[in-house]
Amino acid sequence: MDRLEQSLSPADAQLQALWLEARGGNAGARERLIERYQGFARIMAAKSFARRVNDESEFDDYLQYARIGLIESVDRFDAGRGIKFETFAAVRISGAILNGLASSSELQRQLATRRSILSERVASLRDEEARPDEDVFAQLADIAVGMALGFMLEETGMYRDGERTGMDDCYAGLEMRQLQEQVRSALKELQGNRATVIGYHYLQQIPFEQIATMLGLSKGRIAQLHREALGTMRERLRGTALDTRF
DNA sequence: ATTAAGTACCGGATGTTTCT
DNA sequence: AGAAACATCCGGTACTTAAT
Repeated sequence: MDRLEQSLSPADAQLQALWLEARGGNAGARERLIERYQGFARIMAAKSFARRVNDESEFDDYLQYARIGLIESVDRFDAGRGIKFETFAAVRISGAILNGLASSSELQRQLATRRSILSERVASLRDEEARPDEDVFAQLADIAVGMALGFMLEETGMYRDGERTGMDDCYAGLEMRQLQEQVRSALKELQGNRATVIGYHYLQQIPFEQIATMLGLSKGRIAQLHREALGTMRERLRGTALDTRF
């Protein structure tokens, strides 16, 4: 290790240290590595997508499979062998994509699920509303959080379709955009895994199960973190978002 | 004792198959 | 074709366990 470091650039040395930490069982380091190579996974997904032979799967599906391959790669890469991670991961990621596509007879279900994310949000929002013993402001804050997250969700969808323009004017007025800003800043104040869960789920539309894999936690735990995060954001929004709009 | 995380189960929504 | 029964997935929650 010491011998090697002298021939490495500072950035490389830092990366190598990160790998060492991850191998030592440091979950944070592992997560940072996964995060670091998200872009690489996306490129791999794009390559495969460009070579696709049919249109049964959307790019998002390729990306999801690529992410799975990336996680496997991070977990199994042996940094000591002197092979570049990208070289090692490329094989595994394209394998994961092929695997995923092959076993995606449940593809339709997944697509439907993704389509229904928004309605699920609305549904869970209704639950909150129905709770009788919560005070009115908390309920309103719930609605604010839910609506803004919903719009953020739609916005990312629009980015994907490349039709960014127009929609804001129709649906999201100035007030809504302000609200969205407030939600974003509330999002920034979340800490640790809570922020990660909200970011992955709402901004990147990654399902709980996959977030769980990425963070090395259980699905149930992700649900808990999700709920806690929404609660925190609701608290933050109390008295800020409400008086502007409600 | 407190907090983070895991397990097992529930209910809702959707998709699929079977029956009329 | 339409209804009904069944299956599956997903997020949520109550309870338990482990770590500090």
